[in-house]
Amino acid sequence: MATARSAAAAAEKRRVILDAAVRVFARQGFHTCRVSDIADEAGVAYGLVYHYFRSKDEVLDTLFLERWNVMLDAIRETDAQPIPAREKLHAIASFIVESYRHDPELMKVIIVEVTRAANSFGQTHLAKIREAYELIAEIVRKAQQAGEFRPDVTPDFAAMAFYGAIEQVLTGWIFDVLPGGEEDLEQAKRFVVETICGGLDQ
Amino acid sequence: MATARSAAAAAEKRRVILDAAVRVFARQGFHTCRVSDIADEAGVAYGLVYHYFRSKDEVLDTLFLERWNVMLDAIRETDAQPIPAREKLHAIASFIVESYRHDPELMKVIIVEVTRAANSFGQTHLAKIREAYELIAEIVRKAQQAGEFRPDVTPDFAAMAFYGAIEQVLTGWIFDVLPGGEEDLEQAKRFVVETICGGLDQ
DNA sequence: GACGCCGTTGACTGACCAGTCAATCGCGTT
DNA sequence: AACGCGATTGACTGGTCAGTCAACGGCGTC
Repeated sequence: MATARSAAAAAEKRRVILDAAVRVFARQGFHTCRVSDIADEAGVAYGLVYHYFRSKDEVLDTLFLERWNVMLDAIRETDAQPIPAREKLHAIASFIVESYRHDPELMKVIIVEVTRAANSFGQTHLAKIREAYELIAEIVRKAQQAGEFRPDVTPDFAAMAFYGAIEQVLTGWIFDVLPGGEEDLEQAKRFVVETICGGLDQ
Repeated sequence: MATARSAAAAAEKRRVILDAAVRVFARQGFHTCRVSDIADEAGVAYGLVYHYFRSKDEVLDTLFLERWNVMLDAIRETDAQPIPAREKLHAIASFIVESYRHDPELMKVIIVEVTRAANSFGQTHLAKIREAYELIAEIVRKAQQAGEFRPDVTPDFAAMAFYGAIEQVLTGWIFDVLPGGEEDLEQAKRFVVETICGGLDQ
């Protein structure tokens, strides 16, 4: 059977190109790099990138959607648990921090080239990005109804503050503005929830 | 005296080009627009842009630095006041929100094309951007020493969370993810400080 | 009213690069 | 071992645009 073997081989080659693209995008940035850089990094010919992807954009789209959908699922799953809202937020912060620990280059690409690039790719994927905000807002809304969270801050606003705080910290690590050692990652999970839920006040 | 009159006229023409650039960058994005778009918007010939600016980049650099330095001064001035840290943070949040109210297009350009574009212009201006984080961190540090803020969250982290929360809300307004009416802007000043200082917990 | 300076013009050039495509390769099939 | 087909190659094309520059115009000066 050639079909099964070659289908697996094709998927593998596609992965090789995607992984190379992560490294190139992280190093040079999406707009600055050339498609030939991705091909070189992957050790394949220029044209092969276009055999597996319709365009340079589609490579980045694929990387983003793959990972973002995993995150959305993780948030939904967390929200389904019968635990306090504070713990839900901690689980979400943990998931994002762990994503960074596991593959910092991929997270750099997603944040820098998509999430924070709202004029180019962010625009295309705005609906997907918004889904994350809305899931978090929903957690806050339910916590307010249950009396866990104060009712005067709107859920949409709280969601933006929570997500914005996490993303800013990741951005700090990515660009060496904040120390990003192992202990710092662990600490950040607690700090972000402590700050947003508990507040800085003594 | 021709020199004085023409110097004023030159400064005015330069301003016309800068203001046109804000509109074009906000509408089309820095990378997507052409220098000829700026010239057309300003009602001047293509080449004149290069009479007043060395490059397309320098136009954006100028817009960013002009505004960012005003903000840094405002933060320094706020910090010099003999008021509680919570009020200092409120004043900073107010300043940023008012900047958005006064010129949303300019704020969009600064946030989208510089502050959140850490791979391109953000890199160039990283030191300037960092200054803002450090000034905020300093406010937090002093508040911790004075016993106003809890001592267990590091000042650098708190600064990132505070700034990240504000920027995320602005980004929400810019891309119509959050309602950005007059009352919403007013509310946001309170909410961001309430959330970061007071916490979401009931 | 002739001269010169400098703000202004816009056609042009050189470089860059995404995407195409015809040619080649190599593996499985018969 | 000859055939076929999808994977692979990389030279080439077409279009885009930042930045240059030679020429022009209008205002002040003498």
